[in-house]
Amino acid sequence: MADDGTALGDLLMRVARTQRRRWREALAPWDLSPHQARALRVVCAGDGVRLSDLAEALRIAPRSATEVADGLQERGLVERAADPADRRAVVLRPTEAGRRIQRELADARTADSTELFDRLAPADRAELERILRLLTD
Amino acid sequence: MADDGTALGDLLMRVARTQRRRWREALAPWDLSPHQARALRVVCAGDGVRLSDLAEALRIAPRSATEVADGLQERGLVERAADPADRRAVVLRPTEAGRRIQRELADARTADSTELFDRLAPADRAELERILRLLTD
DNA sequence: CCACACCGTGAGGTAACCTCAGCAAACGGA
DNA sequence: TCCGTTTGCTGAGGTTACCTCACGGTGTGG
Repeated sequence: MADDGTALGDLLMRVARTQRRRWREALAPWDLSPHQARALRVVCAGDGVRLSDLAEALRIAPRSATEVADGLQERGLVERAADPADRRAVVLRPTEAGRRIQRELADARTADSTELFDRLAPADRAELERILRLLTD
Repeated sequence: MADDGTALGDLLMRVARTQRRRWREALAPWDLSPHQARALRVVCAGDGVRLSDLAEALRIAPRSATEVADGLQERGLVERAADPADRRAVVLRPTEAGRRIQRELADARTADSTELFDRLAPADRAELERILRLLTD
């Protein structure tokens, strides 16, 4: 009954934590961390993603993007290539395996989200979306 | 428009991330990590919290609770004492400073949550709470 | 054409976890 | 009562995912 908003904040964080945990568990079969999955998604979304762009997308230091790329490359999911437009830069492109895994990941993510939010009535889902949208400016 | 739930999940995570970032920034004046703040809250809530209880509350390994306790103790916020009921065990109690900081933290948290959720109409807050509660079983 | 900014990466550091081993204390039969 | 097992904490040491700093190769504006 606390109307100070703290309870609401707790509730929100709790649901978010549940979702994050579920997603990490769903990711286990591919042996990827959430961060790596996100990175792969970024690489697959763009066409030749620079390491600095990846760093910005993941909100980490450029140096750290190198390591994320190393991890993905070791698993054979992405490839480094010289940027034709700037010989200093390196661009990342998904390999065939990378694209396939990314598709599987996207499907898993959809399934996971659907499973979680299916317990809500359609009207409640719409309502939740509307209200959450008010909170993101 | 995607009704597969992914958009809703993204939205939720985004709001949660915003809230987490705000909270971490709000915490900066005390030079405490969110985890330490949470630990202090646990210690202040109970009366003589065992390290193993703290570990469970924070969902970390017992060994890691030792380190969290070390950090709080170094800052003079909690004290270790022998558990009178079990001489193997160590209980944590807040110091006077710890209690004071905890009160300040609680106030800051309330203020922070209030500021975030105040942009919602009371009816929307109630609606959000109702829907989120449906998602926590 | 040159000082300067920028790109990725090696080197090295930190924070927050973890497991494993060990010690002291509690407990539970036989 | 006594001893084997369990429990509670912690030292030692490892992992992961970040970070800053320095550097060599490359673009760019005055």
